[in-house]
Amino acid sequence: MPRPHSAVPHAEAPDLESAAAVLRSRGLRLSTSRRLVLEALYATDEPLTADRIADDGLDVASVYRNLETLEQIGLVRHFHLGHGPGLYARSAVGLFEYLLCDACGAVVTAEPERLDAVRDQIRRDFGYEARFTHFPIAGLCPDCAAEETSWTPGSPI
Amino acid sequence: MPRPHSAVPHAEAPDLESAAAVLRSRGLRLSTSRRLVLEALYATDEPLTADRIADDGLDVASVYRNLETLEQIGLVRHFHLGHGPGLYARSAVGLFEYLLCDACGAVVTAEPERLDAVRDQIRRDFGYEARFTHFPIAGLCPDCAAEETSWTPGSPI
DNA sequence: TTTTTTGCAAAACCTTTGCAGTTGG
DNA sequence: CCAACTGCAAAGGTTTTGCAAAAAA
Repeated sequence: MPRPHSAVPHAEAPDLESAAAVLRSRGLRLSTSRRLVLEALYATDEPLTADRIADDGLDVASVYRNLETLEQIGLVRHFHLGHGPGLYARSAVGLFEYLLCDACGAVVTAEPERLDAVRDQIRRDFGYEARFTHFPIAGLCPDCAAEETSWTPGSPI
Repeated sequence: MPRPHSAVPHAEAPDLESAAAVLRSRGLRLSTSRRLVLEALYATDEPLTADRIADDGLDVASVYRNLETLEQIGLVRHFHLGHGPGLYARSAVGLFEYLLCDACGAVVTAEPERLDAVRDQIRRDFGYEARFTHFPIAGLCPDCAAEETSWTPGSPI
């Protein structure tokens, strides 16, 4: 029986207070800096870069340290879309998976279930339990796939 | 009709001489540095980092500039396995695609055809023409998927 | 000779680390 | 009070850029 996708560590903390509770239960402190990081992530569903979070007046080093801590306890996760800084989001937003167009940079955010058939195929063919939560599925979006000529190597990823 | 995978720019240069011919046909020069980069890539089927190529006594900056040029004309491609430096290989080795285990770091290199069923499923579900040549399929390999407990967030990607 | 390409140095960019001082519990 | 956490500064690792000198065609 393959391990279910949902077994990925993932603390259920729908709001700031429950996130704080998770911290406390781990003996971690809700410092000002850590609270600001959490507030930034809980203020939006949009994934943020560490730099963007640090705009709230904190040091990027602290932001990175906090993001790592929060990721370790499952409150936060990060992923990459092509080159450039990592993107961080609270886990409770959902374990979304991503499709990225190599040609135009378009990103599709998909609920995990939408990728179950793909996951099944990969499991059949390779035995791998795949997740597209850290690296996107890269390729050509429908529009760009239609225009044979639009893709040149190296752009934009 | 979806664009075939093989339409990705990909100069057929099975050996150094034909690579040099491709360069010449583009008005590019076969400088010592560029030749050394090509020789490094043609000496092995193993993907190399820019640093590794620069060990032949050239400047990393030149190596990166050359790799970019060679990638633009389709002789070379690069991809990523998790964090860390990019990996470069000549295109003629084959447009291999990759599966990476988040838990143990194992990498499976697959011929494109082995991923056609997966690609078909993605095309059906999203209309995307997927390639796993730049980012791997990440997840749990069969062994790690069997051990429920082996995955902790953040390691090793 | 002319244009491309190089080496060097410096910077850009993202992320991590050391440390002394601060703060949360 | 004391361990956890912070800001700052510095460094690490990867990649890019500016520029004068060198080398291909």
